[in-house]
Amino acid sequence: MAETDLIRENIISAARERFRHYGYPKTTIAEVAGDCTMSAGNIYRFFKGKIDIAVEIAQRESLRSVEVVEAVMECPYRTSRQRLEEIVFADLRYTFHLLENRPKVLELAQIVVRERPQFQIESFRRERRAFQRILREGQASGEFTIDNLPQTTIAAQSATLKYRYAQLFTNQTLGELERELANVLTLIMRGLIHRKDGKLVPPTEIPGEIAEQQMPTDF
Amino acid sequence: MAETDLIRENIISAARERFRHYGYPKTTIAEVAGDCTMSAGNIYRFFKGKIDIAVEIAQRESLRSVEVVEAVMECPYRTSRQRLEEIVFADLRYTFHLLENRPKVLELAQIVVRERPQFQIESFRRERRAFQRILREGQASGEFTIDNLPQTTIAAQSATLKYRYAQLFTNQTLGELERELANVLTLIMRGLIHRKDGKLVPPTEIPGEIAEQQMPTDF
DNA sequence: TTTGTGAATAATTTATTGATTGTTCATAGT
DNA sequence: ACTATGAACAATCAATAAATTATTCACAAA
Repeated sequence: MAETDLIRENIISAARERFRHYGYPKTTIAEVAGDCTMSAGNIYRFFKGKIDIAVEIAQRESLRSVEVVEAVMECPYRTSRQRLEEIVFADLRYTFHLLENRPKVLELAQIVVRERPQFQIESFRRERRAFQRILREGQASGEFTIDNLPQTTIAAQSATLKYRYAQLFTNQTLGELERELANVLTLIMRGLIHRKDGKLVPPTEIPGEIAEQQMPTDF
Repeated sequence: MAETDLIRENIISAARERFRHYGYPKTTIAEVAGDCTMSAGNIYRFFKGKIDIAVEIAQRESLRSVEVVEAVMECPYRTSRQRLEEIVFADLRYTFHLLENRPKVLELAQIVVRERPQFQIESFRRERRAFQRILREGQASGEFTIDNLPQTTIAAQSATLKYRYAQLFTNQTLGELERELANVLTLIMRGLIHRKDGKLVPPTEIPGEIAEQQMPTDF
């Protein structure tokens, strides 16, 4: 029913506001219900539990990263190398700023991952598909030399693990991370690109901020 | 004074036993002092505080990894590729088993890193030196083509970050991690090795257990 | 002077309570 | 039947007190 969906949306947006302001633990179901002018018990006709509201919010947020990839893929007259480098750098910058400026987002993400490990697994899969798409494109155009596409995709994704939500692993600055990532990408590119003239594939350059990928207003 | 050193050793070994059995938080200074037949207060003439005992234990444990590298470096008639792959795989396996079988070790490591972030930084530096040594060797022998040694070292180390204390990042099995690491190393090797005949550098094979690197008996 | 003690104190941890919150469900209105 | 409520119950959290522990230090023995 459309009515049901509308109410669900209402609950989600009320919850999102409160999670953002007060954080997940400090937000009570009664408050969210109050915002929607309904009783606490009634929430449970629309969501199995409090955590499930958070999961749905996190999922939607996570899907936004697909849009970034889409944007990079749309952009024409670019090499596959440029595309791959751009999405990895965009990921580093986006997640870095997210954790830097929105502590409640990190908190929510950590809680969701802890309660629902499947969430993280699916996010990884989505990202992997984007990687694979770019690699396949580069393979088709002859830019990349790849003997085993799925395995190479896994390798490239694993090697750049550190640059998503980097603050969880290290307390380096964004500048340090960018320089380091450029080194990693240089190495990866030299493993993917095989020049006929035998010259060394040039190092990765740190790209400028792209399209100023703005933060969502509410989260 | 030699006497002072002996007492320090005594304290360290008593503390190590208790940390292993009961964990760091459940071990009291009074107990360690009792094991050494001295008063609690006297411990402070040898260590600045409880955490410093743990730091020294962790440092010594961490230095053991240097021995592994030494062993790999000693081993003759091996290519630099083999050496690099062996130490990374050895690291993966060693740290995986450590976290699997010795939960108290993980606990101690986490506490030490939290209280003394410098500890982690130094461990990383030590490991980086080992990487760089192997890469330089491969560069000198002509096996690797490296234009910027320090940067390439950082790249190789960062790309394999996930495979040290892997359980902190993922709940994959050791087998899955080994296959994944082989993919990452294949990609790295293709970035380091440049064949004149233009053929693809063959993929990394998962090495058999080396020398059955045994766990230390006490920790 | 060096080595050590044990009581005193400060810092943490643990136990306990009461209050708050998540969730269920019998019930009522539509 | 469908929608919603609010009381009931269980789980969790916050606050406090109690106990334990880390650390210091005045003092004593060597």
